[in-house]
Amino acid sequence: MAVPPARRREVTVADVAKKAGVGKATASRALGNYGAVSDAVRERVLAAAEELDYRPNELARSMNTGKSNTIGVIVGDIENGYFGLAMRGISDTAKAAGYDVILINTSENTDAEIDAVRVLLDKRVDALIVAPASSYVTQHLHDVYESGRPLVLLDRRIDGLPVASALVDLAPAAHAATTLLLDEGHRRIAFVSALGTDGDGFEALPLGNSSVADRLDGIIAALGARGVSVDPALIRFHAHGLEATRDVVTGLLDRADPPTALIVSDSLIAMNTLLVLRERGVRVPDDLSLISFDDFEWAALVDPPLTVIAQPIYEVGVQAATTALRLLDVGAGTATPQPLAAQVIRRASVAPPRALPSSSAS
Amino acid sequence: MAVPPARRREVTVADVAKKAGVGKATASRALGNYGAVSDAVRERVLAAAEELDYRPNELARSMNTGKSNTIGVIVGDIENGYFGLAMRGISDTAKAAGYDVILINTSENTDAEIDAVRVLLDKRVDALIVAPASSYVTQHLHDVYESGRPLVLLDRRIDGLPVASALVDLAPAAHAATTLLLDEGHRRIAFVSALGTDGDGFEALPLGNSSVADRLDGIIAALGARGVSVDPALIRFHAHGLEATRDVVTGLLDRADPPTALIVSDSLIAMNTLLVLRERGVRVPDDLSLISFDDFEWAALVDPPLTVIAQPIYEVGVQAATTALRLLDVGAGTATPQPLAAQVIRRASVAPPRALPSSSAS
DNA sequence: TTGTATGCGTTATCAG
DNA sequence: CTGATAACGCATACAA
Repeated sequence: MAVPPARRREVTVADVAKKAGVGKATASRALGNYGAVSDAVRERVLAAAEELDYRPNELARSMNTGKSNTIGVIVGDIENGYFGLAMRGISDTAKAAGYDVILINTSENTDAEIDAVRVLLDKRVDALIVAPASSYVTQHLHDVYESGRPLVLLDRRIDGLPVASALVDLAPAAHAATTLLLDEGHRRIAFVSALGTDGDGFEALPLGNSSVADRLDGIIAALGARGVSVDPALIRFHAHGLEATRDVVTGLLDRADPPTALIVSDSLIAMNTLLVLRERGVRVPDDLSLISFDDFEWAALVDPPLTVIAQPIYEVGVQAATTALRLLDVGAGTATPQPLAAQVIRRASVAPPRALPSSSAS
Repeated sequence: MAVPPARRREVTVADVAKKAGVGKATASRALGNYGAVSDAVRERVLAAAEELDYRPNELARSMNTGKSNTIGVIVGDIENGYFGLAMRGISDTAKAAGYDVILINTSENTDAEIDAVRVLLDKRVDALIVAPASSYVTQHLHDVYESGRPLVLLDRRIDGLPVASALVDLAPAAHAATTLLLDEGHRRIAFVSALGTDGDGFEALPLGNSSVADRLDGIIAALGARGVSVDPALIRFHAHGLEATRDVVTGLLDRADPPTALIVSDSLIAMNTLLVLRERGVRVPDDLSLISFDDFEWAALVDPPLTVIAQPIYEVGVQAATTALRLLDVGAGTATPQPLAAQVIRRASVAPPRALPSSSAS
């Protein structure tokens, strides 16, 4: 008795109209409840629709309204918990406003991102929320902006692109984290980031990536406020993946004057750094204090529990969606939202530095 | 000179045709390269399209072909690294075959899943890949199946739904993990799962969820093979979230004859279990051995490193997409793919049990 | 090989 | 308030 897959013909407005004994247009109005329809007729149409199990063809609808009731999201790495959470914020907010959300993952690939933009635009999404994979190849985003379709950037700004960004104001948080280390007595504080792995020829040009630039600004400002000079050698990029991170961390540790504290730019680097430190037998926080951006789920479970800079990621998603929705309503208006605030969560991975190895105190 | 956002009229086939000096249909054929077009004309049309920056309206195209060149994916929790990785497998595979992939996250909400199916179907996705949130409310999936649209289940089977599933054969892996514990001398082995949180009124009916049922089957078979009797009290469900997990773990530990080893069903439970154990001062593996399903990134970083049952998640995604693509080609054919194999990765969280507390050998 | 005419399912226009 | 009828942008059967 198992019904073999056989597609039944779709029921259309025409069918509903006929069954209700009214014109196509009237049925359409009743169903989409716009225009003016007498209650009696509406009732009749709705009943017919119900009985026929009518489902409007969204494609057809979108085609001549130009709207699809859908917000498209493009992220580089959905495996990253950061975007997963942000996505939830976006979904919840959009859904509450009656919008659907579809997501395309680009695996941090710029070409894939360009494709994704095309696909979503071709599907006539009403607005686009994208976390740009690169800060340098942004032509496709400029195109979106100029096409007039609402565009909101997630987690990053792009210089010269006057669109709203939903992001966390990292500078103050970085400042606070650095100050925390300074208070413990640290003076040689290193910063490690994955920036510069775009492979697009640019060598560490931090100003290109607002996200990393902000982190750095906060750190440098904090050092400056205490009169601690900034050692460029302690600011390192390219920590992309375990191997690269090992190189960076090793390079830092093998210096004549190694850092006594490390601030890493994201959870992936934190993980790889922990692995490298374990390999080398470096103890945290005895030999080295560690602070990481992002309050990933396992930060408190690892040994030792990590001090982190927690970002209100879900809220970032909410803000991105909210901004997109507003853009959808009013049209233009560079309504750049207020950046959200991050927060330092102190755990056991920070302690005062050991006595300098130079002062031989046994 | 900053161009204010102003939407320019979309260029259509008609425009291209006019500019190329051919008929609409001819232009359409040349652009979609089907039918028969002379090389000379094709060249001309393509040139015109290029010059006008023509972009086909996929909506219109989809509307009368019924296809959208898109595969829709529905998952419950994109924050879960499992689905993130599977998604990459799906994307890579689909993209290689010229298909786009769009994703909807349901936050494990059944209603959201039903909506998602509707949305994707309305967008006329060519195939659907879904990781069902519930094993009980599946009418919408049956509807999809009966509509004839290719459907592939991710990570789960659903009894009575004759569609292909891409998943890992967990029973053998669970068997191996259990045997590992038995070899170490454990006899009281507990299993903790989050099953039964659907809130749909069903009390722990493990057979409803193939994924959990398979795990359990493997464990029970392994125990049986060694003549160890199965204690139903050691098989626990509803470990959803920290609070529930605390209740479950506490209940287990406070028994007169507590388990000496624990197998938990996923990484989230593993995390919460570790937190609870830490709260109670229970040491792993000295007081309790622990094995978790899934080889999440931080499994090796935690203290102690966790023994896990690693699943080839990316491959599951690849298989799901491959199956969907095949279904897309041939039409029907219950081409259920071969389940993939999981693997036990041994780390420090497993050790022989302590001497029984009953034999007071203080 | 090419062009014409028609259909896809809705919404929008404009008489009645 | 209602109902023909024309878009919307593309694909396609059919005729040339």
